[in-house]
Amino acid sequence: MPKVVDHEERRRELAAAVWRVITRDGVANVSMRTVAAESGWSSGALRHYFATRDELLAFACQQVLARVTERITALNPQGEPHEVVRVLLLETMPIDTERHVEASITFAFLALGLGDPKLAAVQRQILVGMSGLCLNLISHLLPMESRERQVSLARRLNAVVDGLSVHILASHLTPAEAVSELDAHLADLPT
Amino acid sequence: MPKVVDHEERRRELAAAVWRVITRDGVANVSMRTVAAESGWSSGALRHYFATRDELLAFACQQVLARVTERITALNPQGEPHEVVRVLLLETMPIDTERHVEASITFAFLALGLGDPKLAAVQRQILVGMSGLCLNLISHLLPMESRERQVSLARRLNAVVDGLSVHILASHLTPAEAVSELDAHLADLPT
DNA sequence: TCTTTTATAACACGACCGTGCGATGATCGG
DNA sequence: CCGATCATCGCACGGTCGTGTTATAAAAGA
Repeated sequence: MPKVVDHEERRRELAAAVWRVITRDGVANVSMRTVAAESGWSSGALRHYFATRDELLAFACQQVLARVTERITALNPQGEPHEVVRVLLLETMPIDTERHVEASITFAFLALGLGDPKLAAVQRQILVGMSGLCLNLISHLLPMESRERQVSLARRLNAVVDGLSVHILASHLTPAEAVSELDAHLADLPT
Repeated sequence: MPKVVDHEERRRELAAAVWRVITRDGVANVSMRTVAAESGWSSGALRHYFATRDELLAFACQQVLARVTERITALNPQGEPHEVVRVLLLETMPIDTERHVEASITFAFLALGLGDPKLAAVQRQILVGMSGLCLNLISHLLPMESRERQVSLARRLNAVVDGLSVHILASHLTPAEAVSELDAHLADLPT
């Protein structure tokens, strides 16, 4: 057998190059060539692991989801329920450089794939996962509320988190302002 | 003097063509040529009114802002304060076809111009206008609250509206679900 | 009618794009 | 040591892009 490389590992490495290109030059500048140059490989080598550009983009998007969910599940927060919810949700918001990269990529893909069904599936995973997390958190935080009320508050929490994230990304809020607003929202939840 | 056309009017007509291209093929497919074909003019004619592609995009984005603000200021809602707030905010959300087009364009530009300073200025106008509207509404709705509390609640209202809008655009919520969640949020505001 | 100015059209250029394809290098079982 | 096979490379094709430049049509004042 000839030299064989770990395909999955190589694909992750190439996805990281996609992230760097997106954060530096914007999602519009992601091409086979730019990603190849960024990763240090030739375009032909890139094509061994991703047949088309759409495939490359979809994988890069999925990798963001994988990283965030892995970080969240690895996290095992202790302490007061409000604090637990806070820590978990902050894991998804662009409050530092690493998370800012992830969030900007997520939103770039969301806007880019408003019509592309290939990417829409990945987006769906992200949104469903996020809303599921919110519903879990709310139901643990407010177990006495009715189910409909829980669903409503979870939807709203989801909207607050994503809305604040968008406003950070657009430089309309600072991370500190957004975090304190999330805190205020959690504090205002019905007891 | 030769034949002279209303430049502003022509530019609005071409911006409308940009919108159609965006909603049909996505923002990535906006080029001088596609917009020219969509508008029925030649690419040379297009270039008379917009020297560069960036200029065309920035104007198309500004037109969205102009249309929404015009609609809001033209609106003179009567009745209960909560209802007034509701009607004004719904004017900005993608709850029907026309507003869906506007919101998806706004959001597409937001993602597209995360690094482009030309478009960032237009986005800034939109975000500042929106947050100013929210602060006005909150301060009229809850005049007795402290200023800091008003600012906080306005920020949160802004995040809820934008978050729900994003979730509609991503087909994660139906317009009806989002509207009822906005209603629930308004109902939950401190008295 | 002629001139001048504007609107529109048509085309050319260089750059980049996605993608297919053949050549080359590396690595192992035989 | 030798072919079989995977990894990698480089290039070439057709297409689209943004953007100039130039030519033509139209219309209004002289």
